[in-house]
Amino acid sequence: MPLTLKDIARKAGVAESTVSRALNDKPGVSEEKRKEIIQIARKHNYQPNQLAQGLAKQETHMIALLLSQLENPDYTEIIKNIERSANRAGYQIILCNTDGKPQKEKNYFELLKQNIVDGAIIVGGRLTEKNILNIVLNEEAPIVLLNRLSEEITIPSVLIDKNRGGYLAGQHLVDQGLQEIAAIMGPEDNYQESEKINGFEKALYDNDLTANPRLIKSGPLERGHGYNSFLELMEQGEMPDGFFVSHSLLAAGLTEAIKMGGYHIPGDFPIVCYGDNLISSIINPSLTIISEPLAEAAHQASNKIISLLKGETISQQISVLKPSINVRDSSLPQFKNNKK
Amino acid sequence: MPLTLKDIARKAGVAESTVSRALNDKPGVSEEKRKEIIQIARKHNYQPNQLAQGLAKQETHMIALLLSQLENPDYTEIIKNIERSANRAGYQIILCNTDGKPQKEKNYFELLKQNIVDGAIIVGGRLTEKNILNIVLNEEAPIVLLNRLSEEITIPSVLIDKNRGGYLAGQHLVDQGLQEIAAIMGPEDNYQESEKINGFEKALYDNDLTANPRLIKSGPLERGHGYNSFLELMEQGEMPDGFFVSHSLLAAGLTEAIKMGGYHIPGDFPIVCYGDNLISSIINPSLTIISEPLAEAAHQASNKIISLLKGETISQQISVLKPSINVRDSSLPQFKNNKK
DNA sequence: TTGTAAGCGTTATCAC
DNA sequence: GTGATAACGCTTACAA
Repeated sequence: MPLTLKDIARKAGVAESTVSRALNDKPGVSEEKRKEIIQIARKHNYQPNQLAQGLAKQETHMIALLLSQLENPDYTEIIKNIERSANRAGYQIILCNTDGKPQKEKNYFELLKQNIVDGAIIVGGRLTEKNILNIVLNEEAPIVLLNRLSEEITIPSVLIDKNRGGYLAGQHLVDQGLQEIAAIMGPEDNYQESEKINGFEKALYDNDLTANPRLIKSGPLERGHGYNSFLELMEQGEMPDGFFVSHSLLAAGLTEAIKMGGYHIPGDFPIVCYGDNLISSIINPSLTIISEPLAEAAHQASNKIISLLKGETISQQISVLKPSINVRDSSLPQFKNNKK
Repeated sequence: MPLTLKDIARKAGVAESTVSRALNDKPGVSEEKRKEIIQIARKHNYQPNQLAQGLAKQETHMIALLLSQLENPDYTEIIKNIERSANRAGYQIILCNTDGKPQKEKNYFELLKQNIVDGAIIVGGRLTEKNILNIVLNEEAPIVLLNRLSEEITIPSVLIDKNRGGYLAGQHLVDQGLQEIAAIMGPEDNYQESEKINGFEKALYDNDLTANPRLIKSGPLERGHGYNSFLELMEQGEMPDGFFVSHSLLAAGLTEAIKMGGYHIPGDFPIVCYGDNLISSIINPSLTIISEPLAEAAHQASNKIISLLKGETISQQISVLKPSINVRDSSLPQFKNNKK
């Protein structure tokens, strides 16, 4: 049995409330007694029971981190950084992987009602199901959205400007002198995907080019889609002079097809990929990527929720972060095989 | 404000204790009243306050998941599956990423003392620091180890037989008729790595072959080490006829070097890699891998801890799981370029 | 400055 | 079968 506040109080010969005050840096204790009490507590390695604390103060210092999947390397990066800054602020993270299942998501939302967490960060996924969010919003715990759109209500959010990312990619490819750029995209009905392609097309327009719709290949987020798209383009007889790819998995398939066809990257086809660091650095040649400030997004999200929990008003309800371009071999005009 | 047990009791016109009994399926309530109470509770969407429950019952239904890093795709797989089976059993997971920092690890161990979690699963990392583990063991919460060795004491653990994995790889390569197999390994002083290489060598011995120590390249777990090892072997003038690689990152570098050298995989060099699914399926050709039953390991670990929490005695203190081989293009003798 | 006592929302032990 | 009531370990008025 770990010892309790009462034990410390007895050992120190004071009342529990005094110990509580001393240990919580609250006024109303003589410096002398405070030091003594802290001494004793430390000596006996006293740890306050968070449950009791939570019950009394009505806060648990726990944050639910809801996400729809774990596999995505991007998510890993986000999780890591949320944990870090939450931890630094004295908060614990409860991992709530909804596995894309509405039922699980719903169950996890109950945590908010059960007062077991002070708030929640919701990462990605589809549009917020209004029932759920409305319920939560009207009731209790604060929520922050990361990379997830809320239609109905204004919820504090951190977003990444996918449109801007598409634009950067387009501009970079145009800068290489390309004119007929193909785009290998994820699912057509995905909002984020359409943002990317919009930005991409905007870049072309701004350079007096037009995007050829037949060079845009939407499809599932699988390697095979990247591979097949290249074949399709060949069959169409409309060879592009470069590629914008919306995900590194697609790029894996695409580069494979290109190489299989005897072509060279970036010699024949420069590529810019919207993607994560891990996969895109394994692909050969290493991909020029549109890189998202995931760590920053994660930190901002935690900061937002923590501010809310502290009752502070947050300056920006919605922050939009800008991706950047990380130029590597797949789009270097002067590419040489001199990698180490 | 969410309503409490007291509210329900008032609405039902009974005592709090009766409501508690009714809602917890405890004896001592007439069927009639129970139904009525459950009705009311459901109608008002009553959620018991887990904090109060935890305080009263001295259990929180929370499990700490301690790991030293998050980046590893293997870990993601483990986390996902631990969350799943814990969730199914009604437990929440607190994510404790120690970031490899002893201080953070220590802090997280305090959770156990603060009664905020019922138990912990510790995944991977170095040898258990005895101070910490001893403290915890002697005191309170149950702990289960996953892929982590405990030297001092017998702690319930789930391990994966790396030695066996090495053996499988060796045997498979020998079956392809190879005789001079090189091994590209991670850090030499790593226990898991030496297990792998031991198994690998054992397979050679069992087939009347001997491992050539000059064909074993230990080094950091980086792509560059894979790349350089191939160059070194060429310089040494000792060309192997195949490769055993201990990590997919190393394989990424190795395959790049091989292809750069104008050789063919598996035509010139069959490869078997000890590794995760993600990276090894992106590498071209897709790698034959020694695949670990991570999901199974995760489930066993959660089951172990949950059994312990329920006070059950667990049948096997230590379970050792066996990896399997997943043959793909990189070691197929009849490899053809007919991938879709 | 310090101590007393009333919560926080449950569960569990008693009587009735 | 049911209802008071005392825990659980802490915080926080309110007294002293």
